[in-house]
Amino acid sequence: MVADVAPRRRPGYRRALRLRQEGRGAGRRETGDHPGASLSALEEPGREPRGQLPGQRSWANTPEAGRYTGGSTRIERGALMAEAVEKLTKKSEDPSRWYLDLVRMAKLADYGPVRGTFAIRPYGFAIWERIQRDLDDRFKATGHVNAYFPLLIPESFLNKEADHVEGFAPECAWVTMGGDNELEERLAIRPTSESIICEFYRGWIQSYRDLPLLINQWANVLRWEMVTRPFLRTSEFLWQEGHTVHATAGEAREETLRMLGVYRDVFYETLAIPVLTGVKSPSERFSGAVETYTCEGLMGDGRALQAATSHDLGQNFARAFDITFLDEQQERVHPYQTSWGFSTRTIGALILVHGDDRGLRLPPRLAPTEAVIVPIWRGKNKEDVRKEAEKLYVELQAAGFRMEVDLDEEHSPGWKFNEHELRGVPVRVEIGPKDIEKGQVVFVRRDTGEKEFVPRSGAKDRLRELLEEIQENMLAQATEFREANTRHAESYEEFQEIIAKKRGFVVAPWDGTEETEEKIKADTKATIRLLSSERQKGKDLVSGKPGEMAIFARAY
RNA sequence: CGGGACGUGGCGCAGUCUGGUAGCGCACUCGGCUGGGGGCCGAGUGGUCGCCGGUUCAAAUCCGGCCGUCCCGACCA
Repeated sequence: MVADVAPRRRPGYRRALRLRQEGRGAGRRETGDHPGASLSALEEPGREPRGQLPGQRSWANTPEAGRYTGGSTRIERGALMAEAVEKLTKKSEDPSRWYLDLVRMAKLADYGPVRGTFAIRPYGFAIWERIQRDLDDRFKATGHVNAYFPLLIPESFLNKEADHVEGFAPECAWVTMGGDNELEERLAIRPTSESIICEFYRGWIQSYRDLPLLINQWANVLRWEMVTRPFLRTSEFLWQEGHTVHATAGEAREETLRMLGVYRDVFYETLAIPVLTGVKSPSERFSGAVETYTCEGLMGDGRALQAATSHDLGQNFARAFDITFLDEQQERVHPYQTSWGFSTRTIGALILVHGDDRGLRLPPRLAPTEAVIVPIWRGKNKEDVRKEAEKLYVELQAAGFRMEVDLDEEHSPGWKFNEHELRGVPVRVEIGPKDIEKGQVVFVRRDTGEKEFVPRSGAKDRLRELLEEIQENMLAQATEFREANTRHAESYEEFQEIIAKKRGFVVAPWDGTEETEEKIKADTKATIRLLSSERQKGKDLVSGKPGEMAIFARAY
C-alpha cells in the first residue's frame, strides 16, 4: 500500500513552463511556496511535477483505484490500430463514473488508505481556498470572529444533549488508547463541535454584556460513513462551523436566517448554484436543534444535495451544558444558540451542477485561474509567439486577472485545449501567428464553447466583460435547469411517476406527519428536502389531510 | 452484516480453463521531427503476478486458508 518512492527528478527546462500567479496582490500563488514565480522561472511553479511524488501518483496506490478507471479507457479506431486514449466518461452515460473520472482526471482529489479519506489535491484545494475566502470575508462583515476548539471530545460531553448523542454517537470514531494505556473515558473525534464549544462557552458567558457571542471555526470533522464518494460524502471533511450565543430567541432566529442568507448569496453570486432555501422537516432536523434551515441544490442528474445548513438551537444546548447569564433584569437565564456549517461537499455540488462531457466548468468568480493563454506556434516563429503570449500574460495579470500561460512545449495546442477544459478554466485565450499578424487574440469561453476574435488592444476590457457574462450565464443555465426540473404533483401516482422517471424537485402538500413522510420515502426513496417558505396550503397526496407545500426529491 | 465480482509494472487489462521465456495499451524517461482540437518516429526504465501454505522436476496458472477492494440491500454536511 505504500507508494514506491520513485527517484524524483526536476522537470527539465524544456518541459512545461507554466506560469500561474494570483492576479491581485504580489505574485501570490494559490497552491504553495513559490512567492517569486515570475516569467524568468524555469521551473513550472503552479504545476506538480508529473508523477514524481509518491503522494501524487497515489491514485494508483490503493487497490480500489482501478475500479474507477475501468470504463474510462476506450479502444478507438478499430482493433488492429487499437489506440487507448483516456477519455472522460460521458455524463449522460454513467453520471457516477463520470463524476469519479472527473475528480481524478482534473486532479481535484485522491483516495486515502483509510475508507472515506481523501487528499484534496492542489487544484481542488485552490477552489476550496476561494470559497473559504469568500465565506470568511462575509462572516467578518457580519461581525463574526474566528477561533479554534479541540479535536477530541470526551464521551460524557457528547452525552449531555440527548438528541445530539442519538444523532452522532453511531457515526463517531473513538480514541480509546493513549500510548499503550487504555483511557478511562473514550474520546470522540469531533463529528461536529457543539458539545465541546458549549463547554467553553459556559465559562465565557456570564452577563448579557458578553452577548451576542459570534464565533466561527474552520476545522476538519470526522464521521464514520458507510458509503463514501470524494467531496460528496467523505469520512473526514473540511468545513466551517459557526457557533453563536444570543440573549433572546428572536436574536438567535435572526442570526440563523442571516447566515442562511449569507450561504444563499455565496451559492448564487460565487458558485452560480441556484439553491432553494427553507426549513427542514423534523425528521431531517439537526440532532439537538429547534429548527434547521437548509440550502438545497439540484444536481445535474436530478438528485438533490443538501449544500449548507443553519440551525436554531434554541436553549437545548444551553440547558444541557448549563450555560447561563445574568440579563438586564438581573435574572439568571439560559441564552439561545445557533450553529451553521458549509463544507467541502460544496465542491462536489459544483462539479455535479456545472460539469459537462468535457469536464469541469468553473464560474469565473470561483476559478483559481480565470483565463489561460495557449500560444499556437510553429518551429520558425516559436520565439515571436512565445514573446507575445508572455506579454499578454503580464498585461492581463497586471490588470488584475488570475492568469495562466501554458508554454509547455511537449503538448500540442489540441491537447492543451482539452486539458484546460477538463480543469474548467472559464476562458481560453489563443494567440498564434495569424492573430499576431492581424493584431487580435482569440477568446473561447468554457461555458458555451463560443469562439470570438478580439482586437489585441481591447483584450483587457473584453475579458472583464466576458467573465461577467460567463458568471451570469452559468447561473442562468443552472436556474433554467432547476426550473425545468421542478414539478407540481397533483396525485400520488403522478408524484411517484415523476420521482421514478424524471427525478428533480417535486412540489406537493404534506400533512406534517412522520407517517406520510416515511411512506413516501419507502415507496419512492424521495425525502422532504425543505418546506416551502410560501406556506401554500393543499391536501396531502397520501393521507388527504390538509397540509403545506413541501419540496421532495431523491437526495445524495 | 447478507448476496455477487475481482486482486498481474503507476493506471487499464490479457495470460489462469489446458502448469513450462510475464505480455499489450496508456503513462513515464531520452532523442528527433511536429504544433489553430487529445501528433509522429526511434530507443528505453519499470513487475517478489494480494499474502501464507500445499501439490509438482516446474505454479500468475492447480488445491487450501487468509487478507483486501469494488458493486447491490439498513444512517449522514
